[in-house]
Amino acid sequence: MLDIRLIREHSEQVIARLAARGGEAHLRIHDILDCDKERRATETKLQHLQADRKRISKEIGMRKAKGEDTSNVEAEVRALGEELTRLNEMSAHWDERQKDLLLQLPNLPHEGCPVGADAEANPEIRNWGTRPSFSFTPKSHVELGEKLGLFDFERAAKISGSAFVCFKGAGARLERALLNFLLDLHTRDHGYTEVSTPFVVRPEALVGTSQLPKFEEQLYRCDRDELYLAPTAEVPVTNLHREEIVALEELPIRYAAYTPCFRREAGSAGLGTRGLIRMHQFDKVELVKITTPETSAQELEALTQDAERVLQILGLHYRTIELCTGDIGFGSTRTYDIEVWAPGQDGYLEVSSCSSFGDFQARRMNLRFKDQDGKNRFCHTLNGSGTALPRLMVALLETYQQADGTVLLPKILQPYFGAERIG
RNA sequence: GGUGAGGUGGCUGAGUGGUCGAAAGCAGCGCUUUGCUAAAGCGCCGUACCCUUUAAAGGUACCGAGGGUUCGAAUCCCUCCCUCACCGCCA
Repeated sequence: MLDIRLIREHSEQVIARLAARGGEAHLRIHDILDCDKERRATETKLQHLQADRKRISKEIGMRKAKGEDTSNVEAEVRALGEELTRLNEMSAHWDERQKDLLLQLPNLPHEGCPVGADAEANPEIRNWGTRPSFSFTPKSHVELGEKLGLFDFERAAKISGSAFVCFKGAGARLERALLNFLLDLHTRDHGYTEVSTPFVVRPEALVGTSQLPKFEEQLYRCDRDELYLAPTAEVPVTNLHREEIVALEELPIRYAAYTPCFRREAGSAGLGTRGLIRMHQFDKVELVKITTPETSAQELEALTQDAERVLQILGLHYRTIELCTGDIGFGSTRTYDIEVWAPGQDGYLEVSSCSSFGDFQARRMNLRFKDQDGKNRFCHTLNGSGTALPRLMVALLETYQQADGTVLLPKILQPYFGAERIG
């Protein structure tokens, strides 16, 4: 959520920054300013009237204590009541409208965020490793997985519909090996604290991290209990500290969490992504940071490095791109995507998206810290995948496949998996 | 799911219709005094919004949330949420 004062006092800059995103968000600033004007005018009127009532009521109290008759003054206050009720309703109405408008408004891209219309304009920041070469035509993970009996889409569809998978045998074991490897890496080597959170969340949590109110149709909802399935660990983990005033010494907070992620992927059904690449449920290890505004930029760089390290250790070729203003996510000020090379796809797959949200989410969840001067200020929040599991598995299977159809695992995974190869 | 207790400022905790934004203590900040590493005294010390703005000063709201009663609600009534305890059920 943007600061209404920022919008009020620097509306031209806000409009320009939002316009860089494309879309129509910047057109709503004038509505918001009108609303803000009405809201404040109403509030001022209301407050003057309340001051009158308060003053007279106190007077009644004092005069009653002396035993005086106050019936005529009481009538005077009673007369204020109707107008007071009306103004109260008006004030609440404008308040709510302003909040609705602000919640629908995306974050301002960071000044350093490259300007561009769409994904075509995303610059490559760096790349690591080289594309592996094969003496044969590399197979897709789907074919490899079928031959090796790693997963079963048909039976998963029988119980849950399309775009669900059932890992089995070595596939299930590989999934578990990867999870353990990722959590160990981030907690032991990168200094994150492991958390294991609930997977279902209340609507307030989703408002906090800005999945709601705008992206309701992407979420699975449990109507009976007003709960949603978390689309990413970002939601439960970042909201862990909602409504808190964190001590300065506790920052930065760094969390790593494994969760399954549930996404309806509305509007992208039948997009022709076979296999593990786009599913309604997938596992992910997420990295979340809560920082001061002063350190968030460097923490984003570090977070991205931490995610990249996964691919380096596994020996997988990847590139890191920065999302331009036209491609960046709703709540983000700055985002790096890490894309791993998948030989069987003959393309790169996004396995991590590392973002800084500035104080956008912190404002929504009222997450603050006390600074050196004892002032309460909003924290900055960041998160990135470290990494998504199924796509990592795709790259791994396709990169390390052998001519005989088996898959030779990288050294680091062998003890986790319990064998050096699959098949 | 049932019964009971409870939710007050950074923390502890008083306050059951009027001058209560709220006692007291702790923590924090400032000053003074004494001075072997600490104590004593005094003062300050919530948040949001509105108005104004260089600043200051003012105003309103906030005692879990939302309604209601009343001239007036932390205090009375209703609904909901959460916490704790015990019982029930259960992996």
